[in-house]
Amino acid sequence: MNRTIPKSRRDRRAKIIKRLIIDAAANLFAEKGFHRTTTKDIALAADVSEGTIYNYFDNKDDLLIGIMEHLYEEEHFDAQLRDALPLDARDFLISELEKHKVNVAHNNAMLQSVLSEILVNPKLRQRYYMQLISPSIQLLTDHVLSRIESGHIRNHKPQHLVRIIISLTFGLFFLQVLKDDVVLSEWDELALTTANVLFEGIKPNP
Amino acid sequence: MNRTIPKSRRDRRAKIIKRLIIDAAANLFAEKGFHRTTTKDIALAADVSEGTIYNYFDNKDDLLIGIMEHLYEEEHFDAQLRDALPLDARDFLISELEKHKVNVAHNNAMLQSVLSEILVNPKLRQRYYMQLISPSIQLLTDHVLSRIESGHIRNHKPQHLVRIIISLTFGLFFLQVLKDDVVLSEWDELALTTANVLFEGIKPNP
Amino acid sequence: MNRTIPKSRRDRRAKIIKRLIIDAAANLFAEKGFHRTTTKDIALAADVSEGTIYNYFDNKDDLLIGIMEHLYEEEHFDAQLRDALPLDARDFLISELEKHKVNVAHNNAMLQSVLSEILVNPKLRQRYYMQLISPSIQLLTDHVLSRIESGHIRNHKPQHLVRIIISLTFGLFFLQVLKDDVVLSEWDELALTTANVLFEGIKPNP
Amino acid sequence: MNRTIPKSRRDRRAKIIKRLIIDAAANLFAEKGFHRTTTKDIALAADVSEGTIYNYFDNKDDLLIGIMEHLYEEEHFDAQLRDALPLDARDFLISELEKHKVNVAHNNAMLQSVLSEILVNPKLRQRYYMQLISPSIQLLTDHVLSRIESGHIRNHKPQHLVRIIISLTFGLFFLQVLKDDVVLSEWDELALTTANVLFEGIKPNP
DNA sequence: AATGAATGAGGTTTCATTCAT
DNA sequence: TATGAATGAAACCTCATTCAT
Repeated sequence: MNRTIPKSRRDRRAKIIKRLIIDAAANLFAEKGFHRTTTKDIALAADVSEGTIYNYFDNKDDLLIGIMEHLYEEEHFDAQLRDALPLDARDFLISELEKHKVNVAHNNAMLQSVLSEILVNPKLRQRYYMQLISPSIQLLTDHVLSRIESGHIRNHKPQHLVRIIISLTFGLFFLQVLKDDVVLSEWDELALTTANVLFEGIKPNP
Repeated sequence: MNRTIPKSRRDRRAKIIKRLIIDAAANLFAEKGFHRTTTKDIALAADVSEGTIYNYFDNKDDLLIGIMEHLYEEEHFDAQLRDALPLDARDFLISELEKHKVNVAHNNAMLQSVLSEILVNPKLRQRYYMQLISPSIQLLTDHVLSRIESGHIRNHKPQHLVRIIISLTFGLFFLQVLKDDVVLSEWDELALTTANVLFEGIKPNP
Repeated sequence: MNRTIPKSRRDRRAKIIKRLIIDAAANLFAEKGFHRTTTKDIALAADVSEGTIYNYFDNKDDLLIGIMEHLYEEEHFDAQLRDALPLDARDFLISELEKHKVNVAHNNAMLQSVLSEILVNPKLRQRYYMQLISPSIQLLTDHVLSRIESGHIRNHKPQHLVRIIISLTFGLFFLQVLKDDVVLSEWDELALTTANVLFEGIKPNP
Repeated sequence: MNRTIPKSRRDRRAKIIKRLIIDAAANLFAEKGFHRTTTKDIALAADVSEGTIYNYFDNKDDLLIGIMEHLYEEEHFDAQLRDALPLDARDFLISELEKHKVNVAHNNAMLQSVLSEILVNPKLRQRYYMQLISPSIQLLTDHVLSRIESGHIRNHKPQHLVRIIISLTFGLFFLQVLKDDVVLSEWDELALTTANVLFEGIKPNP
């Protein structure tokens, strides 16, 4: 038998197809939701047959997991945060929000489709929290802690500060999905304001 | 004959049943999602027949609209904000977050089920934005503006401040749905931190 | 108790309502068919409640029977034929077709709705044949027979002649329902041709 | 490998199944009517799953269209009429009625089911008229015209003669559906009488 | 490995009929 | 007698999944 194709080539091909399917699925899920998207839709968009999908994923739910894992692989929070340490706190916040923007722009569809299901699918929710949120919180907490220790930021409870930052992130994403005009068109300025507010507060100048 | 009731016995009964169905639906939607909830489930939970549901709602989608409308009716943002004006800015923030907490606790299921669909249903999304978000933004903006003018809070762009507040609100709700430990168990303290951060910033004390 | 309303007044009222319902039903049945017409549709068109329909008819099928019976009551074939005897054969045919036209114009909807169901409802079909077709055939046969005996028409088998006439009648009705242009717009002339053809044949003049 | 079949094994199989479903549907529709026949009934009779029906037809209505199209494909009116030209007028009529008989016997169920719906379904009605009746009328008119010109039949308006013939055809079919004894048991003789009447009229012999 | 026709469970929705008022 | 809300069986149709090719 001809075993000319080395295992790795086949693997690479498989990875490509898997990615094709995931992209197609994520876009459709974001557009019309997980449940309104049929496997036939996905097959069509990914230009494979329905059967092929099942060669790469156990079932439709597994596609969501696949998307989530893809999101996970794209995250390099630790590296990002390490790189950010030299920045001062305000610039850090700005760069955080900028990164968030880029990240979201890149994975918009995936995020949107996953979040929607997470809200109403306890199993997926837990997996998402464990796999993506919890590690992020951990890293961010450490980062914030070290900034507090180094006197860059005030002595608030780090775990609270982290929740505030993450909440802002999710909330802004949500407003963006809702196509809020200000969030869409004045993003950069809004990011600046946000950083300023977080850094200096809204208290009137003395 | 007891003709004390003007004409509305039937009307009142209808309203009760409608509410029964909406409550049942919202709980189930939040629990397992709109699409995993069958009309039979709803009928069972509301203790009516499936047919009866369709005497009160055009179709299953209409139930979501119904839930949204209920959320809308529950909102009395204008009154809330008017009452809040005497408070100073920090107390205002705290009371905002508290109200949010109460409001959410009350309508948790409804909010959760609606938000999930909104993320992937453009039609519902627009309706939600127009009916619930946009008016809230408007009122909050006015409120913030008057506080700026009266010198209670610093001169940031009001429309940006409002987005920040709303984002925080959504984000915290999201973390709560994700059952984040800190958000769940330290809510009051977290609210306080949030208010402090927003008010005074995270900048180290001078 | 006040028994002021004499039995007959009540009866008359009942008859009127029954007729109202039958008319509404027949029109709707003809328009969109028996099965696509809901009892609610009928109630609306007849300006009564759905419940009231069931005070006058056992069930929906019974409405069709009611329509058929109405058609039956409208028929006065015996009298018509008796009156027609003095006419010569050709004029008789013309007057037959004319009467058919009038009759149809009057009961168009009822006929249409009943015929449709008859084609696919064996029970109704038999009833229709027994109650309406069979008697007509009988009377027509007698009539034709007496015309043959009196030498007005040629000695064809009367039962065959009758089938031919009745077939023509049904067929023309069918073409009219199909909105055939010629049948609709040149009816009178067509009737004349038909009578001529039946009377003198299409054989070329000697 | 047997690659004798060009590419159409699948296609042929599809055609067979489609036909299976159409036959099953037509029989059931004729037996109990379109609306009293469930897709489950059809699936059972055609020995396929309900889902399979929807792989071949868009919806239940589409089945009727399918039946109509089948009727249309079976019609070869033009050829029939061309072949009939050499016959003299009376024999032509007889052969027409004979062909009608055969045709009907063959497609009885389909015709019956389609006609029933046509009476109460404007959309289908128009389609039927355009696709089946109108072309037949056209061909028949031409045929009759040429017979008139060649002196085979008398100078009646061809479009009227055609309506008469078609009406007779429909009417006789209708009586047959009604199981009229004479039409069923004396068909051949009835056909002969009809031809004679049409040809020579019922006018008494001179 | 890829395909896509076949499947059938199960979902939403309709609607004839009932019955308390 | 008239009403119309409540019912629930059953219809049509969808779609995730399988499997022979």
